[in-house]
Amino acid sequence: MGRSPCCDQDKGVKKGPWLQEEDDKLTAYINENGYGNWRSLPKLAGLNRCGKSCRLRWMNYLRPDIRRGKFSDEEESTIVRLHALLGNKWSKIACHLPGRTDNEIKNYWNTHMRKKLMQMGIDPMTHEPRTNDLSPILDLSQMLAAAINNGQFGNNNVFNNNTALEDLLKLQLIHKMLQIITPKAIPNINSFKTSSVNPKPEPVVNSFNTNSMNPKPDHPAGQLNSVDPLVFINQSGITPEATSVPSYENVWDGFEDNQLPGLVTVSQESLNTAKPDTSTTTKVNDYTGAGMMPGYYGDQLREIPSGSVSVSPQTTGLNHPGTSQHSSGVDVLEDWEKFLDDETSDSCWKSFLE
DNA sequence: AACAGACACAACCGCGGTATA
DNA sequence: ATATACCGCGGTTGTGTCTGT
Repeated sequence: MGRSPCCDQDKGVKKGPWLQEEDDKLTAYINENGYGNWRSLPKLAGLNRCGKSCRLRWMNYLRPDIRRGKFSDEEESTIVRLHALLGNKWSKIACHLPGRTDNEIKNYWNTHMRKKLMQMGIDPMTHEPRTNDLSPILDLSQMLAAAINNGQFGNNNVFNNNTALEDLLKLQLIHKMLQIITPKAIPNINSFKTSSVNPKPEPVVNSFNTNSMNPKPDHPAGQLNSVDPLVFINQSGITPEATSVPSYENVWDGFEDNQLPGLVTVSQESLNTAKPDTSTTTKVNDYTGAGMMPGYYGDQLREIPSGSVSVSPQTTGLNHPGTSQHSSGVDVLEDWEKFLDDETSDSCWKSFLE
């Protein structure tokens, strides 16, 4: 009854990498006799291998129609699309890529494409934007923004000394860095004052088309993405690699000159309450009002009264974020380096954490 | 030059569905 | 009808190569 034992249970069957001699024997046998019964094939071909190993070797390596070499952009695009549709059904995916084996596609996915999607901020399993990883940063940024906007930073809820002002500037810098790291996730500081909803669109580096025309059938990993990388790839003609790392320059491209994303504006009233040291250059900028481009923020724009004051960076030696000096994120990075080198940074962190 | 870590890929392992004695 | 081998698939591991220190 039943079948005879599987060849896998034979003793002394060779394992490991195939020799050229073994490849030649297997190829010669299959070319002459074809394949059908993998179990009996090794003996007939004169190989000390199990049938399973022979099948794998033939299917994944020796088959004449195997297409080797780098995956093309089109193939990558197809793989992403099919993976979104089918999940880890590598053999199914391989059916749509002539000459590619399921094993090769699987390896390519695990070693290359997963990373690309991760760099794009997309979960390679669900094809959805990754948000879990950002939540701690988001929380931190929101805490920062709330503290700054509520004037809770510094002594007695007002910026009444230079230390508080400098700390505020540093916090702005931290917030700016968080915005650069997570440009879509971190709201502007001002949004906390005006509304729970950030009225200004954040600069978006990878403008995925969320109105994907792709069907959304069942997906083994759960719901499909609202952001389909394949749509982006196809429409832009750009591979994920080309856009995977957000450019710091691009992050800032969405802002006009004198437009100050994330800038805390210290009201004249607050300053009147405070007693600024005259040696501190608390300069009145002319960017306020007109510089904030009314209308860009929509109806929720908080009009900044004339005479509102921005915080000058001059006293700390930093190019402070949120000033018009920042034409690009590169400046912020330079400031960040200075900030990290600043030995007083420790106190800033301590104050904030407290 | 030597070493360690990262990377790429071939091959193995184990499981589930199917075929068959 | 059923026990069991076979086949194919997906996950994992092992090993050679590359790269940075």
